[in-house]
Amino acid sequence: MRMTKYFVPTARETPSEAETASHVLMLRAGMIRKVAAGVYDLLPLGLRVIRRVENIVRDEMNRAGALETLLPSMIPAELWMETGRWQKYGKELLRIKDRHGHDFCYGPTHEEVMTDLVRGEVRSYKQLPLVLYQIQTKFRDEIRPRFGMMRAREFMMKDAYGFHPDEASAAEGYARMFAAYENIFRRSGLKFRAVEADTGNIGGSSSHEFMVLADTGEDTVVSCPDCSYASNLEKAESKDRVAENPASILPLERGGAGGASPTDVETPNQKTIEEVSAFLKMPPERFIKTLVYCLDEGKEHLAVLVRGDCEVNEHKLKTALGADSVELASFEKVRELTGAGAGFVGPRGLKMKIVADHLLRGITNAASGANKDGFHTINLSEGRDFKPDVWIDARNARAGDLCARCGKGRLDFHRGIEVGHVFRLGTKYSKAMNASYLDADGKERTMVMGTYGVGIGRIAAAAIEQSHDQAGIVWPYSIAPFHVVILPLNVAKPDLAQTAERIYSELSGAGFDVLLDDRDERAGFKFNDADLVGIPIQVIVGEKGLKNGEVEIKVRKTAARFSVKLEGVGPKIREIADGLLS
RNA sequence: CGGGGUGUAGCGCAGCUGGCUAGCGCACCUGCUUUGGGAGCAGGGGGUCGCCGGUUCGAAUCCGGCCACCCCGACCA
Repeated sequence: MRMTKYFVPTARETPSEAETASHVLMLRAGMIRKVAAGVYDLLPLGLRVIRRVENIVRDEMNRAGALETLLPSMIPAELWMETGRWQKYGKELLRIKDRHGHDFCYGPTHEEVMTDLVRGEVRSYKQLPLVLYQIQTKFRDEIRPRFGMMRAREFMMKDAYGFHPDEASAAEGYARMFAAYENIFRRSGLKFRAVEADTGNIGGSSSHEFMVLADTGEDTVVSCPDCSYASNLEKAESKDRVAENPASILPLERGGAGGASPTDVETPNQKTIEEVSAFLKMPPERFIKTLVYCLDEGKEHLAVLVRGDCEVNEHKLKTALGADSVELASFEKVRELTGAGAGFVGPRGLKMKIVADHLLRGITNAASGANKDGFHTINLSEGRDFKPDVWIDARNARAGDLCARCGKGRLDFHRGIEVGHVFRLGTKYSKAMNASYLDADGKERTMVMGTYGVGIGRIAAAAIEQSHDQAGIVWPYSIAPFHVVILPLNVAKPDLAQTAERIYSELSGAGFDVLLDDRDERAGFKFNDADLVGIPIQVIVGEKGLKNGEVEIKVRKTAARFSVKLEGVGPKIREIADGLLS
């Protein structure tokens, strides 16, 4: 491709709307343009990257035995009603009416549509297992789209659906997809980690997320340095690190456990744990944090207790309680239910369901709100002064906590970008939609499903987050829009222009994707654009070198430069490319 | 949705405490010179100042409403 015939509107200045590296650089390199919040045009250069990623994904899916399809993006509401997700999915689901007033949604994911297809066509165990996938534009009306392609509302996704005769086959399919995913992210040139994950509103029994490790990631990856445990913070379990040092939770009076009786003490205007902790001179881990939660838009209210030094994990709460949504109750509601303002609520004498975190089991001589403004209660003991109705893991793991699996390692925290997610769905969708088949004994059985997603655009964005410098993008070779860019430094000099043209034909003929910067621009301008756009190999055709029959080859990633005789260009590029691919 | 902020040329910004024909840098067009890290000179094009309404002789500027976008939280590939 010749630059003069191409369309790469690069920009020197950073658009004010962007902050993260991938967003800024995709805009500056002329890959994308915004149309609306979370909705983007893909320009030629951006599309080339997306296609590269798609092809890697497609290749690995096909190798894993999955078959490509293409489903509609507009889905009739009836299908979503069958599984109940029309009600449950919430505002993220973009709903549209057609001219007849029929309800549709723009598909955010396609379990229903694919299951509908399969239930209509598959009757026999002989047709199973079957894994179908598509690469298609999805729409999720995100609460807050941001970071460009990283969290767009409209985005490209590969979604695959496995249909299996039984759990064993489903487990096998899951393992196969898991392996395919590892290949995909490795081939895309990403540093990643597979972690255990919450199943969110897709549902199912277990799942793993594939996280690209990057400081700008929106997720927190928790991992144990001593064993293989790795999880999304949403789901991460940990053991108490305070348990090692029980002195810090000894009773205040240093008397026998639970000996003292509960007493209300005045704590004027001291609401947060930090404030009260400082005021009463008691460490935060001796406090019981009491929060009032509202479930399913007000269907139920309950109190959630965690130790003062912990944070409530709403994902765990939602899963443990089987709720569709959980949110903190409003201040008014808290006062109505407890008689006190937020900050003075405690478990003693509370007239509502109480859910408590395991760490509070058997806690003695703790402090919490007195359900009376301006007062806290001390010397509270679990079992005597309050009795939780349900015990669950309700807290966030913290960096440095002990690993729940091996009990030895101290958990590390990293930021990550979720680029893939695999789920074992069980029969959640197949049962609801009656996707069944006849087994070898002629008995009707429900299919067991899996669902597997890859964010195509996110892979591109994540690659930039992981691989860029001051000057611009540094594409992994496998997903770069072009492999080589040729820079004749002065096209007004016929010998430079002709040499560049010759190299262009030679390399193109050898199977490389080559961009020829034949613009009548100054050298510095071209260098900067080439660095910004991030093409892995630059061939610089300048006057000085050419006098000796040489050109310069620069590797974008390492900034290594080689002076090479004209006839040696092809082999040298091949050598560098092989090095970049391995 | 809650909290904070911004809307002036394609991009980045100034002007905004009421006053002339709305300005600067980059980008763009023409010509000449220049050509190894975003060139110089000369000339030029491009704006319903986010939208609607109000105050005023006069509004980018003051007031009200709306909209869009960005940042911080809940959502997710």
